[in-house]
Amino acid sequence: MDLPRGTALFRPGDPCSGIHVVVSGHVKISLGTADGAEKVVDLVGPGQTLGETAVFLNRPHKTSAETLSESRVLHIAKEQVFAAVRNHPGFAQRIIAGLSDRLDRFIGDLESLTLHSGTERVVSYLLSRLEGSAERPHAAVTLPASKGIIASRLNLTQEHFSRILHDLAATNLIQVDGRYIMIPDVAQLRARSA
Amino acid sequence: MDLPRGTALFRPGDPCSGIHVVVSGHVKISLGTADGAEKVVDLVGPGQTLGETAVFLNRPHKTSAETLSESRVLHIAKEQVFAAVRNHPGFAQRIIAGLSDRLDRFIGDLESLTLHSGTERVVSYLLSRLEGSAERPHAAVTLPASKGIIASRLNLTQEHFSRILHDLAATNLIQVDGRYIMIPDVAQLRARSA
DNA sequence: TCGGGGCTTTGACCTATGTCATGCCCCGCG
DNA sequence: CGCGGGGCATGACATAGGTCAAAGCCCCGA
Repeated sequence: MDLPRGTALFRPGDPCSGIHVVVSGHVKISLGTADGAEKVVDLVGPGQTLGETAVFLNRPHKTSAETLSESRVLHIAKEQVFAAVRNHPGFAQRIIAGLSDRLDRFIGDLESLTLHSGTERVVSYLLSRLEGSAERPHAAVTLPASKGIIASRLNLTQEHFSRILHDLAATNLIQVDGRYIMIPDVAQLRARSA
Repeated sequence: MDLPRGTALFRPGDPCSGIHVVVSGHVKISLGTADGAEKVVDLVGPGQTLGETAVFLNRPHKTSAETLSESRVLHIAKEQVFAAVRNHPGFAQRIIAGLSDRLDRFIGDLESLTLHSGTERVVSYLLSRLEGSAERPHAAVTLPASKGIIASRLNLTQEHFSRILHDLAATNLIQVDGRYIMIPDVAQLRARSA
């Protein structure tokens, strides 16, 4: 499927029809509360899947998923998924590995959320998505979504995120230009994530 | 294996030898930081498993696991796990369902952590482990570990947890006696978790 | 019977982070 | 061109929850 920006793949409570695989673009997975607050749980990009847990637990979704940009997404019906798991051990292993990885990353989130400060979270987020050559001293990052959404992903308010970026820029650890962030000295920035 | 209280099943960095299944007792899974702080990620009880992700991702553990009371634990070597996944689709499905469930519960944690207050977290924790008859108006809970550990599991300091309990008791929503907590009116308590 | 260590409680105080409100800037649209 | 709205920044202020310190309490072992 080719979907325009802002398309909902599913909403909380929807019965799950199958799993999705993102081919291009980005999809935002979020939790909402009755009173309008929203927390971005994950941003999934090319090559990643979403919606597995609802399939395997045979439960309706508890999160919502929405494209953040024009995206190409594959949809695999649940029956087919089950059949594949049954008949192809390799497929089952891939699924298991995918889930394990997800779980591990969530534990990482939980860790940074509870054990690290806002600044540390931002720094390690930036480091985790470094683009380009591995060991050049300087590097750059392009945020995959608006700052408000990234902030929520990092469990920060937009305002706080903005201030953190400002502070990091003030000490010349980064240079911010819209969604594009330059890191003059990766090692020095890394030191900030203690 | 029958293990005394306080036995470490693994520590961060340990290569993983296989998965564990708790038969009786409780195991604490936690993350630690260099500076001594610790966060309890999960408490696993009878019937639950631990250590799967490290097995399937073929990575060393990033958490530590320690028995909280005398426990009986099964250990299954990784080779056997892999073989079972390959040869028994049913086993693979069980594993997948287990991981999915885990993942879902983590998302729930993340949600309560970011979207709910400390008091709300405590209340829903209590409600989630109600013992005894389903729809009797009053009920009781016995904490599976010391208050300090439960506090960490709920992302609170021990002090804050203590105060919350105190406040709830002050409004007669609960009665605390050591690790035993009486809930005179479940519905009324539930109202507090909004 | 006593003493010590681990829990737990309590109090006083502090700070990271959220909230509210306001204004700017930029870009697409009429 | 000017307008309007989304996204972003900034300031002033509020507060949940953390930190530190000092006791109690309770159980166990000598």
